[in-house]
Amino acid sequence: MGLDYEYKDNDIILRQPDLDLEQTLDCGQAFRWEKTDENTYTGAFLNRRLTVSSEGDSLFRFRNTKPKEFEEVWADYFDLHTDYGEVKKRFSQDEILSKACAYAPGIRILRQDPWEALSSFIISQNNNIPRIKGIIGRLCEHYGGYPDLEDMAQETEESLGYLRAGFRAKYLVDAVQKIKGGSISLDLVAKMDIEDARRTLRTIKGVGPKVAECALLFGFYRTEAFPIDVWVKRVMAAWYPNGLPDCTKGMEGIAQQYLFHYIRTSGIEV
DNA sequence: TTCCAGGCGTATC
DNA sequence: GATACGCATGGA
Repeated sequence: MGLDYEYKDNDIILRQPDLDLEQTLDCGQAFRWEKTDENTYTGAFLNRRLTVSSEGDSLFRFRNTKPKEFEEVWADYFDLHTDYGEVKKRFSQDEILSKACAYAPGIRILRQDPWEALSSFIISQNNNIPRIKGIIGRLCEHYGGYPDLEDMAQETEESLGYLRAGFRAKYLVDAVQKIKGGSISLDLVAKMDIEDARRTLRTIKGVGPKVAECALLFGFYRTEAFPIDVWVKRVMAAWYPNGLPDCTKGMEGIAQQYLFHYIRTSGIEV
């Protein structure tokens, strides 16, 4: 799908109707985007920082980036080659999903880094989003950016104490040990069929069904992965006792994000 | 004070 | 395979 953008004053000006910065960057899929100004968010993918602003009428300003970097990094990260208009049209065959899509039509799945997504969702377990952001914020402040596996290789449960991550610290250490030690390759996980990928990730201590699904969806862009947390559990019990509708086939994870955001923030009762 | 949060490991049946 | 319970931390 072609992108509609121009390069102007060192910024990329993008026209994209199916994007809302708050809905996408602050809906619990990524934890280190910060609202730094009116309609403006600052964050990063790997070691590249970005400030992006919404300028109304489906226009966005990606600040201080060039067409090459925009095309090679940010277009992919924001999943701009996927037509979310078509996705929402399909989902809208279902009544509940139709409402969820209408409630937050600017949600997109971010194509995050595998290690960052895996470790972030290890931290997320039995935790709340503000506190998850706090822990990840302290981690990134310590390293001047999100630590890669080389950085993490020197850490122990004790050395990570400043994170105040509680029982999750030892899970991070186990993940690093298994990946650095060679018993798990994230590159191979990316190529595995979904069941093998699930099994492999779940050999890490602290990675169960939910964390594995989140890592696969947000870190490996496996849109068929379907994380079930306490919120989505309520969605399924109340509205989909017989499972998801057929219109979500292959995109269950994307549907999940609309539903998660809808039930968590809209104030509706179930 | 008690409950809860983008769950999971362990014990027990 | 299902179910019960503990777990670090901090905000509501």
